[in-house]
Amino acid sequence: MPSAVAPQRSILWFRKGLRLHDNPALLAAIQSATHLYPVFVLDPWFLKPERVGVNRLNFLLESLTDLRSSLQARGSNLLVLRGTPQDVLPRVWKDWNITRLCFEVDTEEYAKDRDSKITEAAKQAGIEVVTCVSHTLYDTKDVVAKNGGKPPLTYKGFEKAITSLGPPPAPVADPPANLPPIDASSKGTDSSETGVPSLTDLGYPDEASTDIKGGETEALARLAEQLSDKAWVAAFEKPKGDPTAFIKPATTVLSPHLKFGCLSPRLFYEALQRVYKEKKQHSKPPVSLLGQLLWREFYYVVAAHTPNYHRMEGNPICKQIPWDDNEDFFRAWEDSRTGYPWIDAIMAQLRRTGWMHHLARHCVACFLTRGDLYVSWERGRDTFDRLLIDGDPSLNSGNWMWLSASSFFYQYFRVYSPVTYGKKYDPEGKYVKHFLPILKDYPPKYIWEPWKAPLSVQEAAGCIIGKDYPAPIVDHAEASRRCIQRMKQAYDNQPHAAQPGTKEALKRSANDGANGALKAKKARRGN
DNA sequence: CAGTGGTTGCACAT
DNA sequence: ATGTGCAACCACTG
Repeated sequence: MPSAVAPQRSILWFRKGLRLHDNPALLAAIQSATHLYPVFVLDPWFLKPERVGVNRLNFLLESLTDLRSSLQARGSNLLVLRGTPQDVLPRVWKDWNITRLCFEVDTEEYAKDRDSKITEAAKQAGIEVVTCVSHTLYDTKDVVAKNGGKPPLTYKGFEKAITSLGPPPAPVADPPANLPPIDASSKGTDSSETGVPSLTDLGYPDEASTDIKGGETEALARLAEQLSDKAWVAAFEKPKGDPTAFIKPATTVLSPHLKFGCLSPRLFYEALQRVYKEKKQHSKPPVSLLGQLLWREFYYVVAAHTPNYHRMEGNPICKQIPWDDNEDFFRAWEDSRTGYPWIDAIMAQLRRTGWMHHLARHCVACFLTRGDLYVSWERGRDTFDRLLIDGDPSLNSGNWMWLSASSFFYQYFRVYSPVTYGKKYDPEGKYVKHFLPILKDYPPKYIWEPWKAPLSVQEAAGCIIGKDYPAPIVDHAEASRRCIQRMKQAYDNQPHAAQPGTKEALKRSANDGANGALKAKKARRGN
């Protein structure tokens, strides 16, 4: 093992995992290292307005700034480089006489391809490559192996697999107070050339519209603050949260930090276990806070091991549904012009703050797809992927498949109401008025369905429906009824069921039989 | 093959 | 607050 003892010059390549705590790749990089080059590559593939909105980009830049300060405090630095990693990294590892490249495993589609190319090139150049799993609790491959070689498609199956794996690894030790230096003679490493750019440097507006702040320091403070209310942690049940709470959200809002790895999932896991140990009575997965972390893990496992996971076509776990290609409906949904204040306010919150409560996401996702507009989940997914600060492809596509009843969840007749769902949490309409100020003077009686207000009320509120704020683009009762019918048809027409005598067809008829028997039983009970 | 359960539906009953 | 009808899905189990 000569590499373990020979003096090393390491690149630590940050992508996600923008933290020093629980960073096994960092510990690997400093092993017998004389020099350490912490690098982040700003990839033009990612830096496009259609791919990342100003709020998430701002969060990333804040995270990089924080990481840079932390590294500087340890005698190191963060070298922020610009360009495609496949171009940039081979250039610098040559310039800097690098012997070892360390990074965190990233299971996402784009990352897998990028990393395999980089790994190949590094090996060709005689550079040792070390990768570590620390973005997820487990190595996703291990979960799949425990589930018989396939990713689990139910939470129960997932739970069984991780139970047999045992608890995830504990966080690794913090790095030492002094890190190996960057060789001052190395080309292009001067602090003036390697700083974190501003939003305007990258062609974005000069500031974000959100209050959500990025960075490991912020993440650890938020974790401590959220978990300090132990009674709240112990009682947490996701479906009981209030999606209209916006001054103090009903959840932890740690998701952006988990997305970028400012917070280690293993540290979060460990911190939760400490609270649960103290509070004997506490909620359990899947609804507890721990459950939320496990759902994240679930989607990472499925995403990493399902071909064409981010598309309907060619995706073996996704129902094939002939969605409407209705650009007007899609635009109205995206731009808060559906005429349903609940839907439009949620989308306004998304654009302004880059975050909404999970259940609010459900409502707009259901509305766009199987509930009302019958537009493809891939369209809505793209909008979320761009605008959410916590936009994380594995979770995002998975949740869109869930809500559109394309995978994981199939009770398509359970449709969220774009009127009553928000109203039951917020009868006064404070949420709507905050995010749709045009409606701020509507009386509570009409705030959730302003088109029902008499003209005199509309005039008094200074907002005429159909002129200042749209009338509903669909009648929900009618649209949802039709969507349910179309979903039934789409399910019946799944390509797998086409050939009689196939395994799938046999399974179908078995299910029909079960259904028939249930109907008969109901009929008997009725008589 | 029959039955059970599925993180989070709605409207209306009691 | 809990229960029901709605029209009836799927994955998984034994």
